[in-house]
Amino acid sequence: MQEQETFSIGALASRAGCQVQTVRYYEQIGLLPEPARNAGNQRRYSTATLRRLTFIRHSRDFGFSVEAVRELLGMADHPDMPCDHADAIAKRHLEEVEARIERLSALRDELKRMVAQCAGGRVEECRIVEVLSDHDQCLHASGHGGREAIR
Amino acid sequence: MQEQETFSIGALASRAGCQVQTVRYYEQIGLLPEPARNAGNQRRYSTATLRRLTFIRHSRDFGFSVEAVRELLGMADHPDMPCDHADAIAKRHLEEVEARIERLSALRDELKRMVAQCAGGRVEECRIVEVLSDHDQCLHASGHGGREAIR
DNA sequence: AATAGGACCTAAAGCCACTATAGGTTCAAT
DNA sequence: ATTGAACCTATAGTGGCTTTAGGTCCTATT
Repeated sequence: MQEQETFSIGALASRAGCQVQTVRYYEQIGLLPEPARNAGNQRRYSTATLRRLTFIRHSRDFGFSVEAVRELLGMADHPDMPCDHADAIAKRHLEEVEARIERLSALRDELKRMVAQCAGGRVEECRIVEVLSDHDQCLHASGHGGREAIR
Repeated sequence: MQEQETFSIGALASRAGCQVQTVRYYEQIGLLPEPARNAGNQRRYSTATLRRLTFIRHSRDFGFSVEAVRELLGMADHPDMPCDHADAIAKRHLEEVEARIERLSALRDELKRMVAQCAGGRVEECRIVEVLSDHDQCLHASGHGGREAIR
């Protein structure tokens, strides 16, 4: 049988579309296994790790938290188990994304209103500064919804 | 003339709707001035600081970064100056919010598709795990747009 | 074989905007 | 005088990386 092809951390990172440090970080937090090393103590990876890293990056692109990714990876590692939990994780994430969109939309509306009313004069009569000074000038008292809005 | 009414950090925080530590943090990073102290070294605030803190909290609720708030505060402190820069900051922020909404909407669509296709069987045939494993299964190759999407 | 420079190594700090913890002091009410 | 809440400072933790510092190793060219 022939030798497995292996590649460096730089090659792995560029194939997965992330940074070298990010790979080391994932190893550190246990998302990626500790890889083999060559004689000079440098990491050598196989295509299995590339697939795993791609899964991680893709899940992160979807906005799943690292902890969610950890769970999803655990499930991907056990193809015979039922997938209800993966389903639940995805559904919850979808709900969070939808909630975030709603909050951001309310925020956008307030910002639009604010910007539209600025006539471009002095700060004293600027609607932007005025609205920021006085919460009561917002359409919905808590319409833009606190710091949560920007998460 | 009569003495100015002053109040404690706890009263200030609760009137502004934030935490006590947050007030101290804003002082530390220079958004709030160092206040007077009483005989026991405790901070005493005036309504001027309450107004300033309210402005800060409200701006943060609007999603402005602390650095943007710092600039906005500087402008609020100079009512005679032109307000173009405040206007520019708000417009830029509005654009960022709109961009974020777009990215989140694409993300939501992909998530919906993914969740809808999960039939609830074993992990092996789960669409969620499958889509996460393989970027090509997304509608738009870069539709949900990388980590930027979730900011 | 020597050398240059890019890629790799570890460990630790930095980012944002707070939040939490630890261990002590002061205030206000009883 | 005592109690317990609120205050004080300093430091660490959060998430998910990114950056920096100070080195070692690999590979291509001379």
